[in-house]
This record gives sequence, structure tokens and C-alpha cells, in this order.
Amino acid sequence: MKTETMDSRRMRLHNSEQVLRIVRDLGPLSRTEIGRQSRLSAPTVAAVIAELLRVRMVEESGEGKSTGGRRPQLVSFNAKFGAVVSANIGATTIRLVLADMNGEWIARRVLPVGDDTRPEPLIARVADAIKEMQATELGAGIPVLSTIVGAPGMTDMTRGVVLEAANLEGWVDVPARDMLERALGVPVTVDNDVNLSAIGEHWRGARRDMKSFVFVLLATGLGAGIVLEGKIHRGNRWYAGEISRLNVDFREWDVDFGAAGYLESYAGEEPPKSAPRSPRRHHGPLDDETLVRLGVAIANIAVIIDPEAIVLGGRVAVSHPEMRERLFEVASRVAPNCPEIGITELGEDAPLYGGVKLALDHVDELLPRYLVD
Amino acid sequence: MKTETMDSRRMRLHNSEQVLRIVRDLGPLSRTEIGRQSRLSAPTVAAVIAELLRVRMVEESGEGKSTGGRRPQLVSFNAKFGAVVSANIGATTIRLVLADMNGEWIARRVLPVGDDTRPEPLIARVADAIKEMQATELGAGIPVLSTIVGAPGMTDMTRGVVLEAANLEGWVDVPARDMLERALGVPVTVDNDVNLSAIGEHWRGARRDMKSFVFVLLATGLGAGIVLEGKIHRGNRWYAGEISRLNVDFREWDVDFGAAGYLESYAGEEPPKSAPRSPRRHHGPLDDETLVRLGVAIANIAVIIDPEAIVLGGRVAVSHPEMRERLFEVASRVAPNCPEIGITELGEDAPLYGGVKLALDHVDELLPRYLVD
DNA sequence: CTACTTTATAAAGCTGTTTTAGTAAAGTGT
DNA sequence: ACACTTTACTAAAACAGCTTTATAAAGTAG
Repeated sequence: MKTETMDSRRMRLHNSEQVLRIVRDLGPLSRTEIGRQSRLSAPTVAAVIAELLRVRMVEESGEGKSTGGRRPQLVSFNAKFGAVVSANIGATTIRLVLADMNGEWIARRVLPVGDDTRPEPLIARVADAIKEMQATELGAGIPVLSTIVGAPGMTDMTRGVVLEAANLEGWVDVPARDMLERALGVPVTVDNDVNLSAIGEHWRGARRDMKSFVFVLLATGLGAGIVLEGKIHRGNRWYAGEISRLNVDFREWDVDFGAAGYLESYAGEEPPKSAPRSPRRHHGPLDDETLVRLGVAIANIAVIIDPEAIVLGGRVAVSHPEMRERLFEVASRVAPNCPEIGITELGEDAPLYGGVKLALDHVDELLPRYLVD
Repeated sequence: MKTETMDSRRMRLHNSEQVLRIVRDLGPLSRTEIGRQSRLSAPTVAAVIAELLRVRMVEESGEGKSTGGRRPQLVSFNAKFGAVVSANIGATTIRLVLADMNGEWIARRVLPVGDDTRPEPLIARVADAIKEMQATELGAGIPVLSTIVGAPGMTDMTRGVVLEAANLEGWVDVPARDMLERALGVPVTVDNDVNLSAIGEHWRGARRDMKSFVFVLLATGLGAGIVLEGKIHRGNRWYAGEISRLNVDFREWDVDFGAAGYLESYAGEEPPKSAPRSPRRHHGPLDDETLVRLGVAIANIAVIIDPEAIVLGGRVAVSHPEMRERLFEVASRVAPNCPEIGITELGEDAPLYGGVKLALDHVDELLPRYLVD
């Protein structure tokens, strides 16, 4: 029971949000057309638009074509009302993007993580890169309203702590959010890169308009991002989708993690070791047994979640797209409901798109503040 | 973007719903206390309550104790405003419940499914039982506002069709909703019994107040009901949680369903067959290999979903609660995040509770209609 | 030029909310 | 018993935001 009661003030706020959303999503519109879309009367639309113009959330954008009467004065969403930063720390590269309120990229940076991947120096490197990008690329008077940083490991979003990132040195329980906020001086949100990729792919990539889908990352690490009802599912302990721990060989339930039996031991780029290893690293060539294991794992995901689609992403998926057929053959034999299996459309930029989307959603929640001011 | 714009009329409707919810959830309250809870002013609360009294959704219920001033006149939710019916068709028994608007049971019926389990006669039997219960037990002037029927198989809720119920004869693509609506003359909702059990267990059983959990049914059939963010997850094709198809032995990915390799072949009550069979039947004794397979399957569920808890239900779980320890041992070895594994608190009535909850939620959505009338 | 259409604003009225003020009914203290 | 305080509720007035109706402005079509 989260909704609150309503009075005149909240009524206006509510209607302003609706109008703003309509203008943003449906492009430049006349006041009359906004009235039709929102079912608000013309005078109300006019008053709301006047308010939105005052706080610069929308702007006049010329006249439209007449359709037999007075020409409409178009109103459009002001994409320069603010900006968002989306950064992603990968196993090998750091990627940054500065985007406007429409989610369009203003600037982009790619730099190597460098030799020293320990928390402090790496986070300092990220913060410096963000500061440089903002200083160079951000127009005067445009505030950064939200900053999202993706990390290659399980992340506790409420505390902003990267619980474990096996591909980076010493990344266990790193309070990344606090460190970044101290360096940047603005609120920061930290999330898992696989989740961000799933959000990105859902928003701008292969699976727009789908209610549910699963993004499967095949790269240095294995992971899955689960989107249900249009929202990412992170699980009770931020563990959802950690499919490196899936077991498709029950006889080996009692072996140590990293050894045979675990999916991660079979699908990857490095030679296998027998000793226990940390998660999110996988090894061995992409031979048929590996594909069958992966296919069965995907089938199990399909059986449990029953998503609208499954999308393969990450370096391995991009360089071996042909694996899709075999995976589907196996998975659809095991799971009669196995959905289509697609390949990422955003490639390694997927988490950046996801970060932008998350940031924009975040700004949406903050909008009331700017409206009352 | 589902929310609509607001005017005075909607404002009042919105506030009425909030007040009603407060009265229902927090019990008999004075108008003043409702004002405190809702943050509405005293005159507004008085007006809203007057309206709710008029349509009999709430009723005056005497005076409360003074706390140093005039005694409060208490207002309480009218549980007799209407009633709901929850029915469940099992493999062996039909269960019915009539409940008031607080979800308290007014009456209950249990009858065998009988020898003829084909769709028409069985549904007629259910409809007759419902009619008898209503005629005998329902007070005059109390309308049935929602009827939910659970079926032991995959169900398309939007069409009201039971896609497949292997334990009943000839139940393939049965338009159960339409058949029941024709017999009863009121709107009916049909759902899968495992999903209903999960909802019930979440609402009144083992896992109240949990945001996410998975209910695992171990009975004549195998299945799982997945509750996420307090809502049941049914999947894109109503297939979510059909864990009889989980595969924990990748070498047998290519064998026919029902043969070795599939979970369902190993956890059950009847002797195994080698020929392909329909889903949701399982066989074989509860030997340790079966438990290990089941444990690994539960681990895989935990890895993918990361729920707050897993609850075992169904006849087998009730009669062999001791299996929990071994299952947890296996599952927690495979999945480090494996949550506690509990046993159902509602037993075979779980789907009935879930049906009542679903029905009450359904009525909630219809409330505005009764308020405008 | 006239008739009609479309867009936008102005004036008036309606609904529902809050604030303010007041009444009712109880408890508290001397 | 009496005055005073506390709490519950209601009545009246003021306020805010919405809609309807009317009007102005600016275009198209014949």
C-alpha cells in the first residue's frame, strides 16, 4: 500500500507528470493534441504547459502544419534539461557515456582498466574519467541528474557495495558507491553489469517491447540478467542470474565449485584448472559438450522463467554467433516452451545503454522535486 | 504508462479507496485515526466515510474507549459486503470454499472427483457443488463477487483454458472458464493449482511478508509456483515453474520426456515406464538419487531466481518432511545462496487460500464500480 | 469575401480539499 | 460540583484545480 491520498496540489503534480510523459514519448505536440492524448481539457493543458515551460522541462518548438485551421504551436520535451552519466567497469575496459534526457549520447569514452585493478586506483581512474568527460563535453548550466556505474560482479545496490568481482584484483565487499560519491560529489548508483546489459538490450536493443526476457552473458564471466514485467529481477541477495553456479550434472553435486559439473567450467576462453576457483571465470574450448551443457542450462532457465526471449551477449556470443543454432536445438528439445534465442544488438555497449535507462528512470522519480521548486 | 489523469471526481475515488483500504487492513478505527493514517483532513474523512457507509462497504461498530476526551465512534470494514468462491480440482478431490471479504471461511466442501474425470462431467460436478454451497451457506443479499477455480495443469488465464492436465482424462485445451461461466452464470477465473498454492502459502501460510519465494509441489505431479515482488510469476506461455521438465543430467538431453534424465522420472509414487509420457506424473521411490536430483533442481531454481525462501508442499512433502534436510544439504552445496527450505503450513488447502486471495484482489480492482454506482 | 475548421485563451461554475472555528462528550484537578 | 483540558467530530468559509461555455485568433476551402 504505497499510494498516497490526493489533494489539489497532488492532482496538479500528477497531471503535470502525465503531460510531461506524453510530450517526451510522443514528440512535439500542440496543446490541443496533448489534451486529446491526456483527456485533459484545453485550459488545464495550457496551464500545465505554462508551468513546464517555466521550469524548462519543455520548450516551444515552432509551429506545426495547419490541418484546416489555425496552426498549432508545438511544444517539445527539453532534452537539455539535464544529463546523465553511465559508466561501466569491465574486465578489460572502462566505458563512459554522457547522455541527454532523451537518452541520446552526447559523448563517449573508452579506456583500458590499466594494470592496477585494485579497488582504490581503479575507482579513482573511473572518477577522473567521468570528471574529464563532464568538464569537456557538458554544456554550461546543464546539471548531471544521475550517475550509474556498472561493475563486473555481484552488487548490493542498496548499500552500493560490489560483493565480489572475480576478474578484478581484491574486489570483495568494495563500497564502490561511497568511494565514487566522495570523488565526484554527486549521488551514484552501482549495479551489476549483466543486469545493466539486460536493461539496455530490453530498452534499445534486440528485445524492445517484450515483457520478459533473459540476457545471457558469455564473456570472461558467465551471467544472466532477468527482465520480468519490464523490470530487472535482482533476487533476494543480488544473486539472481548467477548461472555460473547452475548444475546440469547431478552426479557431481558434491564437487568443489569450479571443477567439472559446473557450467562455468565448460564454456570459456581459458584452459580449465582442477582446483576450486572463484566464480564468473570460465574455461575450455567451445566444444559440443560445452554447448550441450549450456543448452541444457538455457532450457532450465526457460522452464523456470518461461521468458519471451533469450538473448546471448558478451564477447563469446559476438564472435561465435553460429552457436545459437546448436544451443536452440538442445534447449528446445529439453524445454518445449524454449523461446527464440537471439544475439545481442548492442554488443559491448549494452551495459552503457542499460545504465542510461536506469539513470533516466531514476530522474523520472525525482521529477516532482523540480516541479514544485 | 498506465496511470490516468486526475480530476475532482477521480480524486475522491482515489481517496475513498485509500480510506477503505486503511479501514480494512487496520481494523475498526475512529474517523480521527483514519485521518491520521491517511493524512486527510477530518472533514474529508467524514465525507468519505459517509459515502462508504451509504454503499455498505463499511459499517459503524460502536464506540471505542476514551483516551482523555470524547469517545470515538468506530468504523469497520463490512466483511459481509460480498463473498468469494474458491474451488480447486485436484487429481483425487474437489475442494470448495466460500469466504467473506476478509478472507475468512464461511463454508467448506470436499468431495471426490469421481470415476469420470473427463472435462464435461467433472466441470458439471464442480459447478453443481458450487451452486449447492452457495444456496445452502450464503446469507441472503450477499452477492458472490468473484469465483476462482484451480486446475491441476498448465492454464491459460487470459482465455480461461486448461492447456493440459495429465492426471485428468482428456483434459487438453479445455475451455474451463467458459464452461463454468455458462453453468454458474457469473464470471469465473481459472488458474493453475500450483500457482494458487504459492499465493496461498504467501498470504496465510509459511511465507507471509516475504517479497519472493518459490513453492515446490511434490504430489501426483511436480511443479513450482514462483512469487516475486509479492506477485505470482506465470511466464510468457503459462509455463513458468513447470519443473518436471528440469534437466539435471545433461548427457540425457536427447532422450524422450518421461525417460531417465528428467526430474519427474525420479520423484514420485508410481513405477517408472520407459515410454514417453505426459508431464506432471512422476514415479519411483524417494531414494537418495532422487533426492539428490531434486536437490540439484532446487539449487538451480535458487541460482536463477534467488528467492527469499523455498517451501515444499503436496502430499509427498507432507508425508516425508524429513527429506528437507537432505535436500537442503545438496542444494546449499550447489548454490551458496540457497535459502531456507520450509514445509507447507496449509497442506492440501493451500490452493484454496490462494484462490480466496486472488478473488479478493480481483474484487479490489472492481471496487471503483461499487463506489460510483 | 464568406463559411468553416482548428487552436488557444478567458470567464464562470463545479467539485473536493483544507483551514478555521465551533460544538459535543469525555476525562482531570481542585 | 465546578472549571479546565483533551479528544472527536461538524459547519462554514476560503482555496485550488478542473471542466464547460464562450470568445478570439489564425488558418483552409470555395
